[in-house]
Amino acid sequence: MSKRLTRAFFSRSVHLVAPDLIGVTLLFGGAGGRIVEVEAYDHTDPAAHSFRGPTPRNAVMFGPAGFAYVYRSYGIHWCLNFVCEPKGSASAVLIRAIEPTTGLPVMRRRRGVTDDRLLCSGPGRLCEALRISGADNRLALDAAPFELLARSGAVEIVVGPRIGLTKAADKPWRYGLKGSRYLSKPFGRLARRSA
DNA sequence: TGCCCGATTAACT
DNA sequence: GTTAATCGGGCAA
Repeated sequence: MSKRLTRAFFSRSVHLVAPDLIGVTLLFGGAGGRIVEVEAYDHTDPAAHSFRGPTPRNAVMFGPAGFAYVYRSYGIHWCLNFVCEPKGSASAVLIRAIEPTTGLPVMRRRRGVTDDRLLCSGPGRLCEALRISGADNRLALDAAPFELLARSGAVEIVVGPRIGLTKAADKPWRYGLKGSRYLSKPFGRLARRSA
């Protein structure tokens, strides 16, 4: 049985938290799986929503660590982020892909696909599979319906540039589980690190 | 108030 | 590889 992540886990720099999330199990309302891909955003980052200061949409990013920031993307999809420290730095980790392990039937139904590799391999897809929406913005990550379980062993992590950005597209702040078949997109030249 | 564009996805050619 | 779908946020006027 894995240990639940506490708020202390998120009360660190986003650049430490992001790679540490790879391999963590994310469940929402009992469905979900293992995190295999994330991206880090901080307030010095022109690509981050928080870059231009607090607004009603991004307010939760300016609050304490350990809460969910959910926003609508391209008017269609929802994207899930975890707010990190230090407080006021307005940094967060975008959860981009998970390997589905729990609640597969309900997730297949919500997504309308049978191929499990398409269930949660993308930020919009995983929110649809877990039924996460704007109503879940500001929820605490250490309480139901969220359940975050620490990884059990070491994992090999690959690093690369973030996906879909026009600003700061060169920053290597995307992290993935090496060799995972559930990434939203493959990584290029594999920079390797252990954790 | 109006305008532009995006931390995406799926369905095309 | 290209493109439509679709709409709220952020900024200029």
